[in-house]
Amino acid sequence: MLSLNFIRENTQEVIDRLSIKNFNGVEIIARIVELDNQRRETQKKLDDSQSQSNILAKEIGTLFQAGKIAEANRLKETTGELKAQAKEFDLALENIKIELEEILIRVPNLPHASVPLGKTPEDNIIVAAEGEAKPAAASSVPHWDLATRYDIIDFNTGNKITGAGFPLYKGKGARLQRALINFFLEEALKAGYTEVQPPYLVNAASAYATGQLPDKDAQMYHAGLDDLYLIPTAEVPVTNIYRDTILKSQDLPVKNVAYSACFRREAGSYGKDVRGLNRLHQFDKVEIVQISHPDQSYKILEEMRNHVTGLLRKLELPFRALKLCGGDMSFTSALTYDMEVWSSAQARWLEVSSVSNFESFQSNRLKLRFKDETGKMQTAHTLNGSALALPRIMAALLENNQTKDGIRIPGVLVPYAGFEEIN
RNA sequence: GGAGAGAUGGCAGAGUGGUCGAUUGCGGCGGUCUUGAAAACCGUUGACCUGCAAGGGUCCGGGGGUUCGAAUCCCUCUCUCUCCGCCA
Repeated sequence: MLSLNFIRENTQEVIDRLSIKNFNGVEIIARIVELDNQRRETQKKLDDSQSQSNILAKEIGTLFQAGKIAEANRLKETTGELKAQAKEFDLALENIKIELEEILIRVPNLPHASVPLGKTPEDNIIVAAEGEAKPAAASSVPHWDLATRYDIIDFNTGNKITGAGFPLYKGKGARLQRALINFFLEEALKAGYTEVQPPYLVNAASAYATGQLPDKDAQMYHAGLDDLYLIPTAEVPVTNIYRDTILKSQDLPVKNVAYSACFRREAGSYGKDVRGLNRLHQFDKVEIVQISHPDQSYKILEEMRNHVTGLLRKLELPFRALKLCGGDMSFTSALTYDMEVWSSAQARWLEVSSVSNFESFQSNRLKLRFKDETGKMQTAHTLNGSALALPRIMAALLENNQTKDGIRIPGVLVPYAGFEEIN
């Protein structure tokens, strides 16, 4: 969430920048400022009345000790009034705070100055492209048919065990998954990330802190008996490592990488988008997370995008990078790059990574701060990116590397997979 | 799942109704001494809200209560530890 101070001091700028995300903030921001003024006034009244109570309580204590019982009892009568008054202010303050919080969490993050205007994915800007996005050849087979032909992914059995969107990987399919996970983790280690293995279920406080709650709760599986959520991405548990934390400036940047399974309900998806591996309820992903000094976060965002670019190059996949327009960005992000690989048999781009800078939006909710060089408390910036999500990489590898004899495995994966071809 | 014990500042650990935001030790920071360092000694060292400031207010796991006054008493929730049971 945005900080109250920033909203107060930059009211018009906040409204203007929100409009780039196609969010009309005129009324909501005005209400926030109004509530914050009320909060300050009420807080002052409460403080004053408590201050008086404290003084009286001390006096009474002294009187009792001095044996002046009658005088003490007289003072006691005045405190009753003060107490009732304080209770009233306290209640009013509580209500103001609740309303303020409820409104504040519904305001999206401000987009970075470089975010392009736009409403739909068509308005995203291509900032890089490599490799040849060939049109589908007549002989090209989509990955869902290749999966069956070579018996490496069994969608029907996954259907039987659980339901649609939960495929069963078999034989070289399963081994290729494992190879990809290890390849991605090793590359991240080489880039200086520290590997962590997080829980796959999180509590509501964690889901709230990274922004999945309250606005995206329909996208998460919920274990109702224990009130826990299955993670939609490792971003949630990994970023929450640093919830309610004060880091030292020399700890920054924090670089973590985690492999996890991810679970998404994907309510409302249909058609060719969900065919085969294109969109699953359970999938594997290696996620990189960084916590940075505010001055460094955009430099680090580029570093993270370069890391993902390097992975796609090594996998020999045609790809492009998009800078998302205001309308296509997530609620929490200030700047997002999407990375897409070309799927030759489907003749379409598939999103395999999303790299974002959240600036202090998550940190404000997380209460993630650090002491800077001068000992001053500052809010840190958080960033994350997929490096990478497996299913669509798998889809592109199968489709782009198919020959009449089998599927060629990129050289970089062979040591991890232990085979050169699926046939 | 059953029984018991506990939760205090970065950490360890006192405090069981009034002057306690909290003794002390360790750690951190600054200084003296030293060519430098160690040791020793001295000083300093939490967060949040509010205010130009002085100051005021809140916080001893969370929430509620008793009291003029709560870290301290009561209720409740959460978590941790020990023992038993079950188990990868």
